[in-house]
Order: sequence, then C-alpha cells, then structure tokens
Amino acid sequence: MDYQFKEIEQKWQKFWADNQTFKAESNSEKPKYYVLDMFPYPSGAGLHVGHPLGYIASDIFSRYKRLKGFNVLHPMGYDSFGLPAEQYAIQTGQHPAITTEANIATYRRQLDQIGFSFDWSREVRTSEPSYYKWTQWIFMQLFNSWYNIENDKAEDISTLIEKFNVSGTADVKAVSDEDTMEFLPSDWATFTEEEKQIELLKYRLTYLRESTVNWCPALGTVLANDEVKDGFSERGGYPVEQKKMMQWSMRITAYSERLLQGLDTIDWPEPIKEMQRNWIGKSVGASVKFKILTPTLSEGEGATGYGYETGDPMLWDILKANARENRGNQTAAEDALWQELRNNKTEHKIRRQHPIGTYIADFICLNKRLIIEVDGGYHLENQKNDEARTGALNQLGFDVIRFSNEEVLSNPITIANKIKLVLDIRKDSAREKLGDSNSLSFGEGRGEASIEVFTTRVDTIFGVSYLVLAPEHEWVAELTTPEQKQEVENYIAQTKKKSELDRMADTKTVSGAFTGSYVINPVNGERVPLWIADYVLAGYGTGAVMGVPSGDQRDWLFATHFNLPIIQILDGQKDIDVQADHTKEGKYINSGFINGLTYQEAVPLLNNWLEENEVGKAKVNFRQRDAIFGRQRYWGEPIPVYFKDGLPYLIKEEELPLILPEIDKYLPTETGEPPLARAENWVPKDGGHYELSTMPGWAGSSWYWYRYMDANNDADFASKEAVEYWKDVDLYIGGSEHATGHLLYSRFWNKFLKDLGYTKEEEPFKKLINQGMIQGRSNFVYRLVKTNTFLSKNIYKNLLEYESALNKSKTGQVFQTFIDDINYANLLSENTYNEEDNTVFDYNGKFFSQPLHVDVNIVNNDILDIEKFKKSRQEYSDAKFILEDGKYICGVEVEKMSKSKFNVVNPDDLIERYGADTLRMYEMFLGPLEQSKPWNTNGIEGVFKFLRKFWRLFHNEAWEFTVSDAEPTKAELKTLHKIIKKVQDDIERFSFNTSVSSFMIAVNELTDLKSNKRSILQDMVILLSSYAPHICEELWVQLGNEAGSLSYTAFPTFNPEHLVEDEFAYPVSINGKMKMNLNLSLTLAQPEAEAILFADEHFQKYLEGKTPKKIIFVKGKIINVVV
RNA sequence: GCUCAGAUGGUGGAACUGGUAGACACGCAGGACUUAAAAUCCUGUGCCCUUAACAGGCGUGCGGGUUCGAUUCCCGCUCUGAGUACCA
Repeated sequence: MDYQFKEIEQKWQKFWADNQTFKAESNSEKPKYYVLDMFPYPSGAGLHVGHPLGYIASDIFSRYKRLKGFNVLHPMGYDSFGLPAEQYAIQTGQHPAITTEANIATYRRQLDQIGFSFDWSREVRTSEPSYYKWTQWIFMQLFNSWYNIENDKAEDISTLIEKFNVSGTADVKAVSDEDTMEFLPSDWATFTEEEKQIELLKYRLTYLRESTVNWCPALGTVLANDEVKDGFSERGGYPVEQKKMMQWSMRITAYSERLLQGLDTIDWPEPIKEMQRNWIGKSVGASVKFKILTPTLSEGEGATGYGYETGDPMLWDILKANARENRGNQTAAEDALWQELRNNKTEHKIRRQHPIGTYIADFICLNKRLIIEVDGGYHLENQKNDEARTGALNQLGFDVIRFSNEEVLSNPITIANKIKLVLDIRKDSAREKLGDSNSLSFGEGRGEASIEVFTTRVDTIFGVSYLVLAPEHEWVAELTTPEQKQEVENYIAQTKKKSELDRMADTKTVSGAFTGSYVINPVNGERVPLWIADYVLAGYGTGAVMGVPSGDQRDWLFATHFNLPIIQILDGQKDIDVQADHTKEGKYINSGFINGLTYQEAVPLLNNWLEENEVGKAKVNFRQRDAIFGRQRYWGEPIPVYFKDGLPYLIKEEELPLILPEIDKYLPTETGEPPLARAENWVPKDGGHYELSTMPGWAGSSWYWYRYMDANNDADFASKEAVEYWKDVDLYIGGSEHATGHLLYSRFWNKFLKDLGYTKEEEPFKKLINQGMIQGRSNFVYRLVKTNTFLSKNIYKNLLEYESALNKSKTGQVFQTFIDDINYANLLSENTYNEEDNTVFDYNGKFFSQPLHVDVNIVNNDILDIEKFKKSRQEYSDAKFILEDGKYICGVEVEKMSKSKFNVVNPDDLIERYGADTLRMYEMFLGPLEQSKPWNTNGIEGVFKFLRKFWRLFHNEAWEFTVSDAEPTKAELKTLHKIIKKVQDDIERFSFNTSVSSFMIAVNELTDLKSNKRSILQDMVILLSSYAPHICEELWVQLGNEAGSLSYTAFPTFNPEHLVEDEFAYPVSINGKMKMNLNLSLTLAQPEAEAILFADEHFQKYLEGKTPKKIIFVKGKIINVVV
C-alpha cells in the first residue's frame, strides 16, 4: 500500500493513548531526564503553526532520550487563569471556567494530532482547586518567612520572633521595609499582638504595603512592571497610570544578588541572561552624604509651611470660612467620630474640616497624608462627585478612606481603631526634622540634615560641581529659597506636563532649575549648588545625584548648559572642554588626599574614609523592585488571607484550598471594590472578610514544574521522593517573551522553596532554549480601483514603476512607450477602469490600484488558486484577472501572524493534507530552532516526498511490504553509520534542521543502492522515529516487532569502522585556490603524495612551469601548493 | 544612545575545531511517461565572459589585517532584527 498517513497516524495516536506509552516511571533505576515546554495559556484562537515549533523540538528530544535509556518526564498542562477568559466573561457573562474548558479541549485535540509523547497522566491546570491549593500554600510559606541576611536565606518567621524576644532588633540582619522600628527585647514584650503583627509585616517575604502601582483603568487592575511596555499595558495596549494603593507584594529584592549570581551557573541563551541582568540592575558604588547648608530652612510659616502646602492660597479665605461653618454644622456621625479622634486619641494628630486644595476634608492626618471622609447626611452626593473629589485629593498626594454614616454611628470606636491601624502602617511623611528617618545626619541629634547620593564612581567625588535632586524629590519644596521658588515651581510644572513617553524620547534637551540651596562636599568642604533636573529619577537610588561634569557626558552637558565649573580629576582625561571623558586611567589631580593615586588604589581608600567619617560607605544598588502580587480581578487564585480589624491573617492550612467563589457579574462593584466583593456568604470562620484581590498571572506558573513531578499528590505539592528523584528541569523550551517575567519569578520561588528545604536545586531550569518566532507571510492581490480586475504581481510592479517614471517626466510620451514596449495596452483596455480617457492612469499619472491581503491558504507557492479565490467572497465571484505566463502571482510581505492579515496558517489544514509526520519534520527543516523566520509552506512538498520515499524503501513496485534478510553491503553500512552519528550529534546540539537534511541524504543513498536490507532499515526506523513517530511505529511493527516497543528500544550504536576510508579525493589548491581533486591512499604521507602529485599531468598544467615554494599537506584534508 | 543577535544563490538554509562555499529542499528550465493533466522519474541550475568543447574571471553585507589557506579569527564600517532606555 502507498503511504497512508491519515490511517497510520490515527491508529498510533490511539495506541499511545490507550497504552499510556509515554507515562514516566515514578520509581526507576534509569537516570532521569526532564524535558519541559513553557506552560501554554489556552487562548480561544487555538494553535497556529508557530506554537508547535518548540513542542516538536522538545518531543524529538524526549523521544531521543528515551531511546538513549533515560526515564523521561515530558509533561504538558495549562496556565488556565488569565485575563482573556475574564474579558470574554465580562462581555458575554459566560463563566471563565467554561470558556477555559472549551479552549483546553481545542488545544488538546490539536496537540494530540501532532503526535506528541506527553505523559498526560500528569496534566495540570492552574485554575483547578487541586492545583491552586498549593499555589496558595506557597503564598502562606512566603508570608510566614523572612530573609535572614546572615544566613543568606529565607527562614521561618519564628526565628525572627525568637531574635526579637532575645535581643530585639540589635542583631537582626534582614531584608525588610525601610521604616522598621528599632527596639529592645523589653520593648517587644510590651507590644500588643497587633503592634507585633504590624512590625512583622515589614519583614515577611510577602507583605501588604502601600505602594505606587501601575494602575490600568481600562483593565481595572494593577499590572506588574514587566506587564507594562512604554506606559501601556502589554495585553490590550491600554494606558497605565501610577497610583498609590495598598497592595500585596513579594520581596523578590531579597534574592536580587542570588538571582544575578545564579545566571552564571545555567546554560541559557546569552540575550535572556543579559535581559535578567539588566532587569536586576546591580550597580556597585558608594553612598555619600552631602550636608545641607540651609539658610532658609524653617518650620511652620512661610514657603515651606503646611498652610501653604495644603490649601490653595487663592481660595484660602473662602475655604477657611467654609471650614468654620462646617465645623458648626457637623452631622451626627462626624461628631461621634470626632470625639474618638480628637486630642491625639489615636496617637496621630488629626484635624477636622481642613482645607485641602479646593476641597475641605472631613478629617485629615497631615503627617500621614490621609483623609477620612464620612458620607451620608447632607453630604450625600452622587458617586461621580465623590470619585472626582478622591481623584483630585490623590493628585495632591493624599489618600482617602470613606466610611458611611451608618457604620460610624453604629460603632464609632471600632471605626476609630480602624483608622488608627491604617495610620500606624502608613509611612510618615512629616518633615519637621529633615534627614531624621531616611538618612543619617551629621552628628546624630544635632538636627543637621544631609542629602544622600549613590554613585558608581566615588573616585570622582573631588570633581563634583553640583548636586541634582529629582523634581519629585520630597525635600524640593523645603530646600528652595524664596528667590528661586518661582523658577523651581515652573520647572516642576513643566516636568509634570511631559508624559513618560516624551521624557524618554527627549534625552537630548538639557533642563533643570537651581534651588538656591547649597550642600557641602564631605571630602573637601566645598560649597556645592543644589539643582533639580528631570534626568534624575526619583525611583532609583536616593533620587539624588552628584554631578561630575568632567567624567560623565550627561553631567558635562548639564554643566556646560548652566555654566557650572568642569573640574579635571585625572591626568588621563582628554579634551574635557569638548566632552566628558569617563576614563579610569591615569592618576588623580585636583583631588585632595587621593592625588597621585590610581583608580584601583583610590576607591577602597575613599570608601574607608567615608565610613570612618560617617559620611558614607561602599554600597550596592539594585534597580529591581519588589513585585506587586495582587490583581483586582476575578479569574485568578484567591489569596488565602482574611482581614480582621484591618490586619491581615492567613487562613488555616487545613482550610486550603480557598475556593474561588461564584459571583453574579465579573465586574468591580459599584463602590470600586474588586469583583470578589460580589461573592455572597463568602466569609472567614473567624469573622472579618477575605482578601478581595486575586493572585497575578505568574503565580501558578512559578512552581508548576514541581507539580508535574507528582501531579496527583493530595498531601503535598510534590512528594519528597519525587522532588529528590526529578530534581530540576534538564531542558526547557519556550519563547523569549518570558525573559523578565515568568523566568525570573520562577527562579525566585525556586530559591525560596529550596531555602525552606522543600526542594533541592538552586536553579530550576538547567538548560533553556528559545525557539524563534514564526512570522506570518502575507500574500497580496492587486485590484484596479473600482473594478473587479486583479493584476498579477509583476504587471502591477511594472505599472508602478511606470507611474513613478511618468510623474518625473510629466509627459504622456513615456506612457505610450511603456504601453508599446510591454504590450499591455490591449490587455488593459478591455479591463480598465474607464473614467475619462479609457486608461488605468488618471491625468496626474496616478495608478489606480490597491494591494489587498489575500488568504494565504488559497495561495500555493505565491500562485493564486483563482477558483478558490472567486468562491472566497461574493464580490470576487466574477473577478477578472490579468495573468503573467498563465498564472496569477501574488505579492509577499512578512508580518506578524494574525487573523486580520489573513496569514494565519493552522496546523490542522496541513495535517489534513500531509499528515503530522510531515508537519513535524517540515517545522524542523525550516531552519535553526532559535531563529525567527517567516512561515511558508514552499518546502513542505519536499518533506512529504521524503517520507514517501522512505516508505518506498520497505515496499516493492506493487507497494507490497518486502525486506531482505541478506547481509548489508559496505556502502549500506556506511550510509547507516554516517546517519547514526549525524543524528546523534545534531540532536545533542539541538540542530534539528540539519538532521532532517541528513535523513534525506541517507534515504536518497539507500534508494540509489536499492537497499531493502532489514538490518539497515530497522535501524533507520529507530533513528527517524523521534522525528516522524507514526510512520516509524507502523514500519516497526511490519518489520515484526512488538507494537509500542519502538519508543523504548535502544538507539543504534555508532561504529566508526564503517566510515573508515582507504582513499580520499584530496582537493589540490594552488595559492589557496581549489584547482583539482586527486585520489590518494590515506596511508600515504607527504613525500609519497607529493611524488604522485608532481607526476600528475593535470597538475603540471596548473603549475604553468612555475616552481612550488612550499607544499602544505594535511592528511585527509587538503593539499595546498604555494608558487 | 547602550547591550545582544544576525547578514551566504531566485527562496529556506548547509559548511560543527581555519582546509573542496552553496549540502539538502523549494522554485525554475529542459526531458521521459501520458490523448491530456496530476503524480512520478531523469538532467541542469551562484554570477559573469567566452566556447563546439576545454578552460577563465568574480563570488559568503562593505573596507582592511593575520594565514600556505578565512563564510569561520582580528580591526573598522554599513544595514537588519530583538531587548533596554537619562540607573548616577
């Protein structure tokens, strides 16, 4: 029978499923090998031909490793929580679980028909409670842990409490929030349980903190940094704004150094490692404190007073009047609450009816920048007003919390307590004493303030000619003198107007403003002017920079622009009047006590000096921020936390999983709470309420490779034995789009789980390969405007060229010549858009045609299937075509593969036409796995022909299965062993495209040899089975082997003896130019070879009588004659 | 701007450690089979000049260098793609 791929493939896919052929063994004597594909999100569109590329490669590798005697774990599952299903749910009201289920079914059908050797008994889905139970469990471990710098690992929070009990904060070295308290064990003992919890929250590896987040109003959720690209959401492209919110965060920064170091130990593509390094952004340098000279610094009144700060000065009188009036006009609720808040009862200074901007706040704590509003009564306003008001107050830097009249009246004390707790955890932004909390001051207690800068070139400190603060820096207002106030304010206003994008695009313009204040350079006591400029980022380092114009081009431009001194500090610096020179070469000059030293000598000396004088120290800075871990969304893992009296508590472990509750609508509530607030009767046992945000998309995928090791375990995320055996992923294949998201978070959780002793390996993915993107290859047809006539590509191109020629010459002559030349006149006249003068051109020479995307599935090798095209749309049914050589040739362009460009190629169609084995081999044949390339099916016929040719080897003329048991010839053995070696080497170095070519060569050779020897063909079947498993299973059984045994048979052993040659056709070159081949025995050494060569007639001819100067002879390689 | 990757026929690509550039496949051209088409098979196919033929010249983005010999190593440049963006 001819090669019946459809029948064969269905048969074997069913066989594999029925027999669980690829189930990995849990207990095995064999060495393990873990091959993993990146977790797919099951989207509604299903797979296109780009998706399986990596899966095919990993499948070939898995099958190869099985043949090599490994116990292979090759699982698949779904990252099934995610935004698209939820967006769809919002639009249609359909539960995301239902959509997700349907999408998974499509994925599974498509995956199955490609013949992957997945162990489906281990399938996982992140949205299943049996799975997310363990995601929640890991969250709880993180909550219950802190990072002990001394041991450089995460530890249970109990070891921290123990330290507090024994010695307070004295010997605690932890990664924590900045605002931790310092206390003695005796203090700790007096803390209330709540106070202790508040303090511990500052150390936990997952913690609640008010932070500036990327808020995407269109998606109604917070996004992680890696989900934001250029100020827009990565998914959907909606605008993203900065907003302050109480958020769960993950203290990934505790692991920054280990995440960085680990990169050197893993075999990953360099670009991915580089991206992670940049993301982590380590810089080694020093922090230095510059004492502030503050002639104007005063408290209370004047430019820096709160009165000015918080009320719009123009409206001050009106507001004040309103405020007084309101105070006498309180609602019952406001009054009740005021009795609980006044006189520092909450230990926080709270004012009532205080003017802020153009508003009057009900209650306010200025230090904590928090406004408390009580709604209802005659304040009953509509929702929109409240929102606008909140928005405006947020802009002024205040947060707003609201309570209803009823809430307050029913129990004012509880509300007051709640307010107190909120105030307790909030960062204090009071500035009564500058430099008090955030930076150490000169001589403690003297109240002197300093600005701390971070620098990577502390050696240039003697070259400092100014200091710059970010315009957003919180001290700018205080440090601005009255004379400079207007200028500074103008500058800040101007900066705020610039959008993020503008600020990024415009890196050339130098801008800034002088504050009027000065600081003191600690190393030489020089007075240094203090500026603000938007090239300094508030979020990095301390938000302050020292300007060294001679050594930094940006500083140089700034100094030149504002006429600040440029001080040379190294004798190696050149041309600093033209540009900065950042060299580290040479000896220091103009540099006080480091004069004459080199860079290597100066840096340690300076660091020591700074530390001894308590004005700085060596410091390492990271760009990486803690990861926000919460989304105001429904379709995600519920966070296993409930709140009681404003404080977060974990639910009990035996209450896991905390099931995602059913809700009526997948939208935020009317009051702006996340969708989970709609859940009815969803209340914790101990009272209070559950956390309403859910986990972000990366939660479930940050540990899934462990679940595959023991996917059905109810008692553990994976058993100790399973983790012990499988350890880590040996080969991980996926796209580079996960470089700074999934791949970084996974490494973080992996290290954490290892710290707690649950797992063994410091790095989860030993070897990573990025498969390239498959781009779409769009086809175009060219329609004459307002007609139904289509021009073939080259005719269109010629006419286009003509058009531009016409436009240049502005005469009709060229047109006539052109028409005569190419003789299109007749062709066109009957098909032309006949507007005025019966031509395709208007009087301006404008060419009336338009390129249109045409569905690539009705185009073959760029030739349009005209019949299918006519049927594809009603309007095309009577289309006319102007052909070239009887064909309609389509134009081509490479674009992203997408529905709207009609260039999506679906694997289903190709499998229907050629079968899975052809698809698998063709995708590999396309080129190197890592390279991005446009999809085209131009070569798929060749691969299909190859498989038929392979099939033919086993069959006679009448397509009957016939093999011979005769001994193989030398030539046959040579072909076989050549391919054994080639395939083995290629797979080991992931060069799948080259082995497909080699298979073709081998089959061509065997065909030429008319070989049908069983011993040869059987080994060929094994070799090919990783690539084209279906056809090989079929032939394997026909050869008389047991069904299914092919996957676990032994890979043929390479025997180099079969490749030994006794002769070699030496290429003979003269002066490196290849001239001729000469057959010589490989036993010959140079003298004999030379003798034969010089006797050769041809060679003598090439020599042209010249005498060779030198002869290079490389045995088995080449002979080169130099004349 | 910085970092990384890449550039080879009409096309996808091969050449693994410096040793015959263009394997393999597509496409194209010619031929066989066929009433015809499809399928299949055979031959040719980097470019240029010339020829009856042999032969010759040029060729791996561009310009240099190292070497007996460079697609491969080194220096400089151009272009393309990806990432990143005032990170102090």
